[in-house]
Amino acid sequence: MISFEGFRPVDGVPIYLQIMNYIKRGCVAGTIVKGDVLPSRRYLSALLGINPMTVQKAFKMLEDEGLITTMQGSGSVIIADDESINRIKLELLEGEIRKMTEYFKQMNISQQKAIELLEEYWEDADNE
Amino acid sequence: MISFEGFRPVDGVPIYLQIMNYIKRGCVAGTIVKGDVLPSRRYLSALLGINPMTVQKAFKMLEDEGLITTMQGSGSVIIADDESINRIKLELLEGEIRKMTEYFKQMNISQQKAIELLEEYWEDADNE
DNA sequence: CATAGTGTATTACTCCTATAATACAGTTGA
DNA sequence: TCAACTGTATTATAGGAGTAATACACTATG
Repeated sequence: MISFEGFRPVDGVPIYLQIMNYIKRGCVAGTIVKGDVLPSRRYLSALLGINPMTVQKAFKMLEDEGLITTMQGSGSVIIADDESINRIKLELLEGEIRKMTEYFKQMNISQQKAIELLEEYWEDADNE
Repeated sequence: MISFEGFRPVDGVPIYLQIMNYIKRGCVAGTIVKGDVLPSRRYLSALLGINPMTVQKAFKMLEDEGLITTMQGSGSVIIADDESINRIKLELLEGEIRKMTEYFKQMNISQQKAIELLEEYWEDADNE
């Protein structure tokens, strides 16, 4: 069963989002793989000291994204393999990048300047 | 007086933010320049069919950012010169870049990979 | 087939943001 | 001065997001 030992929720960010991202990062990092079983809503909520419906929200959204599947009465399981995880990742990124380049060009920002800005603000994003 | 003819508010985004960005984009595009006079709170609120305090909020924030100045009883005027407008231009970009870097990091994309993707889609956008 | 586990639907509560209502205060110009 | 304009401070209302309480529905397993 997927462990939440390394899960350290932070104030100011919705818990359900932090749960989602914990799973996503595990998948991308390879520490969570297809077939891995998620803890039950009630178990995890008790572990984290929150309401089961908050965990439900996180899991439901992961299901909507195709990352996990759920069977009422039994539980939730990771269904995305490495390939589909990578595909989903790039699909999501494509839309963002298109918007980004569009925005840059409208503002007459050069590609070089865009890359400079990206590098500059990369470190800032670490503080979350 | 600065015209709001081209102002088309969109649902889902706070009106006060749209007012702010309308002014900011005008400055960046050069259609609004230093010395231009803003409509009064009451006039603009009546024109847009909203409350004067909503306009006030937008103008107050523009003032806090140093883009305009206000005199009680008279009104508000653009005071930002080319240099500070350039700063604002970068600030607008900063917001976009922050969103993008956050997104990249959530997806566990390395900085190098992010730059590669940006370059890739930049060239694609050129060929359209 | 009973029971203790599982997920789910509905509803409500709390907090914060966006917006509005109202009353107040300063400026302009005939 | 005074009327009609200007901005401002305070308070109230509406709605959404995040979370929780509760009751319901399904499944596994003895």
